[in-house]
Amino acid sequence: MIDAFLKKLRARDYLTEVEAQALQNAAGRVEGFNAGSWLVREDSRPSHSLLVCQGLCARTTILADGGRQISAIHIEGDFVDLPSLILKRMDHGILALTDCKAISFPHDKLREITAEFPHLTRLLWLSTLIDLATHREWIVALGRRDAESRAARLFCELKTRMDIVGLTRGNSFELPISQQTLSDCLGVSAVHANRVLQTLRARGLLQWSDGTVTLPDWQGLVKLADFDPTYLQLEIEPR
Amino acid sequence: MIDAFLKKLRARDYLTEVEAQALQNAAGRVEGFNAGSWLVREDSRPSHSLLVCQGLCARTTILADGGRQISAIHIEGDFVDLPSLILKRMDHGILALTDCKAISFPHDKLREITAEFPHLTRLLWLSTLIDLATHREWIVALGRRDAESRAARLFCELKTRMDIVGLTRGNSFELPISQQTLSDCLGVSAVHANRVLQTLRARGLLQWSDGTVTLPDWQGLVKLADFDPTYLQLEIEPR
DNA sequence: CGAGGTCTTGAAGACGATCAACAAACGTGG
DNA sequence: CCACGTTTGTTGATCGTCTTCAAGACCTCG
Repeated sequence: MIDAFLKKLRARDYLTEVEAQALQNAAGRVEGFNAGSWLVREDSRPSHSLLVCQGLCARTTILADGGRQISAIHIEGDFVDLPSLILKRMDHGILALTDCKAISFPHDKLREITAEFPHLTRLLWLSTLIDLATHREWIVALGRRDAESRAARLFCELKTRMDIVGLTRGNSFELPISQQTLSDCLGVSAVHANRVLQTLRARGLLQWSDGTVTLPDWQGLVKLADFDPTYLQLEIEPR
Repeated sequence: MIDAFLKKLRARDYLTEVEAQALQNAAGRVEGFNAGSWLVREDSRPSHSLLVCQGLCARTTILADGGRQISAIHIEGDFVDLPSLILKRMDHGILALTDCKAISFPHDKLREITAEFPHLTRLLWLSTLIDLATHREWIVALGRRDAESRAARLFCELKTRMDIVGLTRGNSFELPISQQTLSDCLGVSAVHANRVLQTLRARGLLQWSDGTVTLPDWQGLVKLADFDPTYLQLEIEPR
């Protein structure tokens, strides 16, 4: 069940069998979540961290006026609330966008890993640093790009990340989320998100129906998005 | 010279003398940077990490069209490119907003810390996780709040963070940056940033002249900004 | 003294929000 | 099986925030 996470790590550094086994040993039981439910609630103090092994979920902040902003979409293989090992109190929630399954890692076990496996610890740290770099990309997009470019960027990011864990087939992948949810990622209204999608379709950059995205013109999309995957750190390096 | 960083850690957890000494022993020499120069350049591969001990700097992304987005402002005590220990290649630059000084920590020494001091390692990890949470706050602000609220939030954040390391006097602190720079944080034009500042001044929420910010009505500012410092993790906890 | 950066103000226009309405798909219960 | 409410996708019209362009005042600094 932790295969996807191992794939993510192995796309960035060599991982020994002993380390992989140590991770496997720290894993607890698998929990299921229905679409629309919370994997982790804001203000909670988790005693374990969840690694997504099926489905999509979103790092979600609810505002006082009822508005909603999503700051990350997480897929299979994402160690979604690893930070709670150290941060203790959640300042945001994690919402299941589809039915999800996640493996629970008791914090005790993870803390043992940090005591016994320095290199593996650095790789866990790495996975949170990639989240940091990804957040930074979203900041740049929200601050300085228009909605069309932001949407294009999001599709580029998801395609690239899904490639790593084997969730794409050619230039297609599953994305069974609503336009409302997309708009909460992009920081626009649902109405405007709809119009942006129409222009992307009209330009031949996007097909999206029945929860399946197809990107027929990757180069064109990359250009519109000004997408540079450097931030995803897809190089095998000693970390 | 690393006192400010120790203050930051000690605002979140107990730190032993041995750990503090280990950090001190890992410190290399102090480097100076002129305002407008780069502490760390995009695409570089640093062999050491910088801890700011004087001045202000900004995590900066330059866009193809010449636009600029700042994703974080860093102050004294911020271990500003600790991530390069693990990420290897910089996907953005770090710009000196004022004359700066920073202590250089060789990556070799830091890697030794991760091998010998698990708890201290978790605290270093913590400092990057606080950056992560801060980035998330910026995403929410950029996605769902208007420019006035974003500006108010930034002043709240800076005041709170400067309090921790002792850079405030009452409700005042030094912020010798231009409105252009501020606008690059807020994701608006410099013209609009100027107008936003005027309304904040007119509402009695802000004084800012000669590089000194005064916040005469903290409660009012917090309300306008919808500011909740939870994300800064200002609780002493075993991490 | 001139040059360049910063702050400020005005006017025009673009991007996106809001409000409203409708059609299609879906699950639920009768 | 149909009636129903709900969610989702779509379109049009109006409005507001913010951008862009332009210009002038002020400041510092060589």
